[in-house]
Amino acid sequence: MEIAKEQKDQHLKEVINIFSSHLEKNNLRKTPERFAILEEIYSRTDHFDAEALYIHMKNQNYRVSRATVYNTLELLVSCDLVTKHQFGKNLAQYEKSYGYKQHDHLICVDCGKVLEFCDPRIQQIKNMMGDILKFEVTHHSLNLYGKCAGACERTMQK
Amino acid sequence: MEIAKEQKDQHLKEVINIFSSHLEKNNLRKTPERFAILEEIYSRTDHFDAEALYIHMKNQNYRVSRATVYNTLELLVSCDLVTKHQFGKNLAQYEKSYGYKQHDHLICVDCGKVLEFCDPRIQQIKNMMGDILKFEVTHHSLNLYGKCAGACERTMQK
DNA sequence: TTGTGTGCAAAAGCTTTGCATGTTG
DNA sequence: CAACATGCAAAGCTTTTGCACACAA
Repeated sequence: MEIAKEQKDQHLKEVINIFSSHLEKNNLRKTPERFAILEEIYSRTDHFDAEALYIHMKNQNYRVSRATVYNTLELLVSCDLVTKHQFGKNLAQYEKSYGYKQHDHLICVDCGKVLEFCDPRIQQIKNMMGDILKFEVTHHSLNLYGKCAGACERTMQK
Repeated sequence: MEIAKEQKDQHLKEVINIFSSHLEKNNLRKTPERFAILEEIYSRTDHFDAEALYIHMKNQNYRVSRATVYNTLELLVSCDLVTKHQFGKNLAQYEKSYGYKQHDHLICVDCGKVLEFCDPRIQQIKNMMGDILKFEVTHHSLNLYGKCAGACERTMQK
């Protein structure tokens, strides 16, 4: 318990340092808002959208604007601390990504549930297709869509 | 030339029949707008968005509304005649899909160019992950993002 | 102090919806 | 002729932008 807590703090510190260096390197300012948003994101589990993040910070009486949330999310994506997804809807979903294994997603079209999985073959495909088609592949997105057997809640997510 | 034309007509006929049966099966009406949109889509190559399709039909003095375009696109997606994509932007892209080999996409983040490729390993991954995670996988989307070497036009697409 | 970052609100862009009218079955 | 589909315009939602003020460097 104690140890888990310490590991978590250590992890957060690393993330903050990475962001901090990234800001320095690009001559961007270290504002409290940017770090507050980063901490909020790393305190979350699973996927979230920009509005949910904004609302949650507002509920904690933290004074931020949507503009800053979007701006900061983009910064975090650009330094690989956050990943942006489009799970088939017109709504960007985000996810913290530092220290987590690369993975892809399986989305239930009925209830919106998102599962994660890893498969090394993706890396092979990226490498091979990059070579063949003369592309420098930087990232990818693999989503499998379907229905989760039985356990599906059938609660449509918006 | 003559033969190619005939093959094309034959292909279009098949597609129209499929759509026609789909409409019958679901007690939906066979309106001229629906078939006009289908034909317009199958006369196109590559990917397009709903607005481009709408504008193009307007330019040909065909009287359609955006509402009908969106409605019909959804119908066509539901009977697998059209595939819907999200290439990282908040703009749905569509593509005709009958009679074309299943493929995935490689997108240039600089110029927006989209290349297609096929890889049988995707099918294996779908099957395996469906089994392991108890999902009935119906479809998928794999996008590789990167930069096209040299040939990239650097013309930002919106 | 200087210019970047922020909050706020308005605007923009894609998609959906409501309603009166038209048309299919 | 009854229900469904359409056109049009307005509304909805997510994201971006403009502007005055605040604050990091």
